[in-house]
Amino acid sequence: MPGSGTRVPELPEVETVRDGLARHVLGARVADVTVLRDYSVRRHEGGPVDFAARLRGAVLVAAARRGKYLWLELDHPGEALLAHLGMSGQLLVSDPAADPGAPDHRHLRVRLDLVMPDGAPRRLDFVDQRTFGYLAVVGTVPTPDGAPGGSGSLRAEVPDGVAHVGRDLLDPALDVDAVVRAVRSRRSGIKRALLDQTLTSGVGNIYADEALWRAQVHYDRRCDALRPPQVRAVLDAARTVMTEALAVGGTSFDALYVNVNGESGYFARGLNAYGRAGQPCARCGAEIVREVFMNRSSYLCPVCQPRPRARRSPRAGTAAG
DNA sequence: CATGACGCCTGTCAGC
DNA sequence: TGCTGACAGGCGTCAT
Repeated sequence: MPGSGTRVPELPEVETVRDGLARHVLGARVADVTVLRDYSVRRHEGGPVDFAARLRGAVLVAAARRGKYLWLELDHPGEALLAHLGMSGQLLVSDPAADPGAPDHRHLRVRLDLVMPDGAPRRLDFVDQRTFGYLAVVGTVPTPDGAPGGSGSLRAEVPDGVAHVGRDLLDPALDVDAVVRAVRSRRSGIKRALLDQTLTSGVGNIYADEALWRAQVHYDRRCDALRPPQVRAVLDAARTVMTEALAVGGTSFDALYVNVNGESGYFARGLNAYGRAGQPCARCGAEIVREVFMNRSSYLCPVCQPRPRARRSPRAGTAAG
């Protein structure tokens, strides 16, 4: 049911958040920091106290993203506030003066009290039910390929710890041919490669299934057995699906409210595969099925996405029969 | 280096 | 009613 269901943020959702932050908190100075849950800053090396100390007084000067990683550059050169939303993270911007009596969100983990350049107070809350997400203040390093790019900043720097993440499919500096080669050098199933954030980033379980459905490729097709045009078609499908979701989900940010859960792109545009077990395939009418792959659900059309012939020896697998 | 399994977390829901 | 286990699942870590 909508409202309580989980909507895991993938690239379009994170980009929508980044865009909202760019429009609502840039130029703000951090007046105060409250860490309500230490675990939510576990990636910050110096611990919660140091996390707050490093942020106090800093000005947020840019909002950038690569894949599902999001960061706010600080006016302290070479430092950034890194955020990953994990499975349930939200960044909520509000005006604390608008409704002083409003109760805090149940899953509030970190609060930043901000002051805008004109002196107006503003609040940035990190809310995260399942706490797979995190915030951290980290240094920035040059991108491995030396090229600018990414979304929201044309700077050639990324936070330390994000350098290993590949450019995403919406990044104009992405070398698609190189990604095709890298994917085809793998022996794993194509879905595993799609989810590998070091090859190309931003694709999660939901958009992976949608891309494979669209490209009519089974999730367990071996990467090194796919022809280059097939790999390219899968990547193109992933880009298309995410672009469409972004177009739909990105329209809900006129309010002073940055929300990854409220009007998520993939729910607004509708899904063709993910979560549709038992329902007819929109293309051929066959029943969509759910299977377990990599310990997570995979939804596919068994007719449009035929299973590859036998793969390697099923040594440790449960030979479900 | 490539590959794949595991655990971290909280909340919901089906089944007993 | 209350307990238990399955499920959701990104990603860092570890073993092979």
